[in-house]
Amino acid sequence: MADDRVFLHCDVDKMYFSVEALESPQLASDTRAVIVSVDPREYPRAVVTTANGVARDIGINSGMSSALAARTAREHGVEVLFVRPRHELYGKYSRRLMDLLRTETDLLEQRSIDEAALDWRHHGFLLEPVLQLRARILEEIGLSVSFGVASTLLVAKIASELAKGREDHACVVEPGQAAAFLAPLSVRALIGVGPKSEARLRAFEVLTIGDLAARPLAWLVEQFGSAYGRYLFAASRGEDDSTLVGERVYKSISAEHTFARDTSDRGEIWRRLQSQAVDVAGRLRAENLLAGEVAIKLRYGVTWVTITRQLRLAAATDDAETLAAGAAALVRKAWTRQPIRLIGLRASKLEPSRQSDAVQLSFPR
DNA sequence: TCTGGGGTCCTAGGACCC
DNA sequence: TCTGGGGTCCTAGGACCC
Repeated sequence: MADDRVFLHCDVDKMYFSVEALESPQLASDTRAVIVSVDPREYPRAVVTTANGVARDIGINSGMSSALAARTAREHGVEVLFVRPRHELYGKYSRRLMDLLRTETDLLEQRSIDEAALDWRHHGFLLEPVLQLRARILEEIGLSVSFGVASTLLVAKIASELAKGREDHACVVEPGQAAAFLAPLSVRALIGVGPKSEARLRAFEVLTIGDLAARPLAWLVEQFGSAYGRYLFAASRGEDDSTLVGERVYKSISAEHTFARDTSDRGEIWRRLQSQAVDVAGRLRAENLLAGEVAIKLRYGVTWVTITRQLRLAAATDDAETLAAGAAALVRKAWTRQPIRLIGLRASKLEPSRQSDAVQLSFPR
């Protein structure tokens, strides 16, 4: 692998909360636990998207149920403010940030609403250009961003995560230093190691990335399967040959919904499927895509059992009625009549629609 | 009043073919 | 009466990420 590669990974700090604080500056110094989430009194199954420092200090984190967050704050004698998420607004800030970043590089990969990776070879491993870029973003957009620089995308991302805790919000990992940089970190810091894998590794007394790097490849493959075992072996050494990809290509487009209360009401379930089909079909058309397959997802309330069923369509489509009819047939066949907590509709086996072929058809014969 | 919504990737098992 | 082995495709479930 060419060792002249340099990547900059960029991650916005507390994106949703930060945007809300830019729109309503008094939020920045609010002494309450400010939580970006639907109010759980309105929708009891809401979860926390982002929280301010006051909330984080008492253990409120992203992904936590908002009802539990409210209870936690009460127990700490801290007042809570719920701010309803405004996703379109965050999208706007995201586009502004990506546009700014694109002026700094020839190749950028947007990895989520608040993350991007950049080709950074022109600056190498110097700290100064990173700090300048951070200052520029702060000045022009107002967002605080954390940066990681490394010769692999994997290590650059982990470095940007670590940078969040640093005063200058930047972390540069020199070439050849990746393994030493990773070794003391918890295995959980490795991208791809979640709660389940962390627990399995802990059972083998593998706690740090260094512990992981000491395990033989054969053992990892035996315990964790071929692909994941190999990944853990390479990643624990900071090895990663993935490269930047410019534009994303969708493999599936989906919509799902968790009911405020578990339901067995066929009318309610059908109406939800209908609106999800309209939503998904609209996004297919917006992307000039047709779906060759439709799938449903059901999660039962009491058991948390989740099932999925899929159906190959006779012809690829972006038509809401066709998607809804296919999904309804799958639900009729699969549903045990237990109360449903979540229902989802997914379109997959995507292919370009005729509209995007139109260019070819317009050529003279 | 535990556990959202939008995605990706991998695996195991069965069907089917030669 | 016994029953290989490889390849590929499909389905369903699960881990993980932001």
